[in-house]
Amino acid sequence: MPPAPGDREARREDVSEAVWHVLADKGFGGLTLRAVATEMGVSTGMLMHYFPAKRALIAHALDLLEKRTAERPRRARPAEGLATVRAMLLDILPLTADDTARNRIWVSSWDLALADDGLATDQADRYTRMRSTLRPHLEAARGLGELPAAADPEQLAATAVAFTHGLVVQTLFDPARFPEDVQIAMLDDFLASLARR
Amino acid sequence: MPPAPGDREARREDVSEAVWHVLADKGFGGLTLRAVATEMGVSTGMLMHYFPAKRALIAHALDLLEKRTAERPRRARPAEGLATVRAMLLDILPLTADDTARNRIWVSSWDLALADDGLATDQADRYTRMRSTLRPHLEAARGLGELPAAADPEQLAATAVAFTHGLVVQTLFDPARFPEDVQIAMLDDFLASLARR
DNA sequence: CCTTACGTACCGAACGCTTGTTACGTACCC
DNA sequence: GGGTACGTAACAAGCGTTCGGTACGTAAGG
Repeated sequence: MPPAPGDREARREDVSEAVWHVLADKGFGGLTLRAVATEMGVSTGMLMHYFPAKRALIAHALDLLEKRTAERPRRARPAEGLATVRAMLLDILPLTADDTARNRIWVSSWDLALADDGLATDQADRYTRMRSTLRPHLEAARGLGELPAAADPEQLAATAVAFTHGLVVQTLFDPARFPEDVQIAMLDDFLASLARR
Repeated sequence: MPPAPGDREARREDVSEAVWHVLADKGFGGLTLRAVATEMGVSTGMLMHYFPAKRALIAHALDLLEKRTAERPRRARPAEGLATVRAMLLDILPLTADDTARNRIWVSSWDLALADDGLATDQADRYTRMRSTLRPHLEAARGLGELPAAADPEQLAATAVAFTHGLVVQTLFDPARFPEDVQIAMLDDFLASLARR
């Protein structure tokens, strides 16, 4: 059943899936070719057939992480302004098992990223993009009078991202302390505190 | 310059220092016995003389991290209430090179911690302690009328820690975007948003 | 239609290297 | 001389990577 050309990309997807599982429970520190091979019941040689080196596999894993983050299901964007900001931040929080795995892998990647200049600037760019995506909606909120006129949207975006990711990290380490309703309550109170002035 | 007994603890301190340097620029993923030995110009055998195994060295590194965090220079605590909260959070932010190194190592340790149940609960406890340390001062602030009477100090502590650590991470990846004054301005605005209701 | 040739997919084993660890030797001081 | 403090060198295990071989499917040629 082997050489069915065209399955090549599908096979790479299978490898991606195995890499995802390994990352989700061992982190990048535990990502090894043999671990991935064992996970999918194949040989390490097969992995090299689809990825020329581990470097390529790591790069692919990071692409996959970004892709899955971009393509994750998101809730509908309600009315413009703070309501949309709320929806965007809710889409980041680890409320489901998938969200938790994804966030866990992101946090795990920071060890790698901080040690590698290229990966570090990638991560920095990612944050810049995240803030840029948030900013227009904060501007809209300001226009709607939901935020004080003096508010600085760029800085508020950075603050919102900071709050959200800080909550992500605390939740990953202590899920029992931060169940869904607590996370949502914290986010709502945070947004309310930005609003009322 | 050999067996001067009593130097034993001092020697372990020297090793600690080398471990610190390696961690600060390679992270836990790059922490290796040979890297530490090379860093201090000795043999790996010497390391094993003071630490029976790498496990012990990692444990010591984590202790060191906690100790240096606990014993870091802190600014004076001003008047009770929000001013003290501000001082405590400023003591966390990566404003100096030392603060940056310490935070970098903390973030790096999360990859390890998320993959190891024991380390994960340690980290969870650390967060619990951090919130507990902050809470009384938030209560005091509420008593002083600096916070709304309806404020929940425990939740506010979690929110403050989240904001601060989220800012830490963004700053580590993009120091140029978050120089000292920007970090401080963000913290002050964040605290102001908690206050005014 | 059968045969030959060839490229793809994969396994199993080995390679060389780095890792943590151990054993042994030596220099030193009390 | 005996215990302490190392350096040196080797160890086994695990790593990423390479290589030869096999099985299979497709395409070409008579």
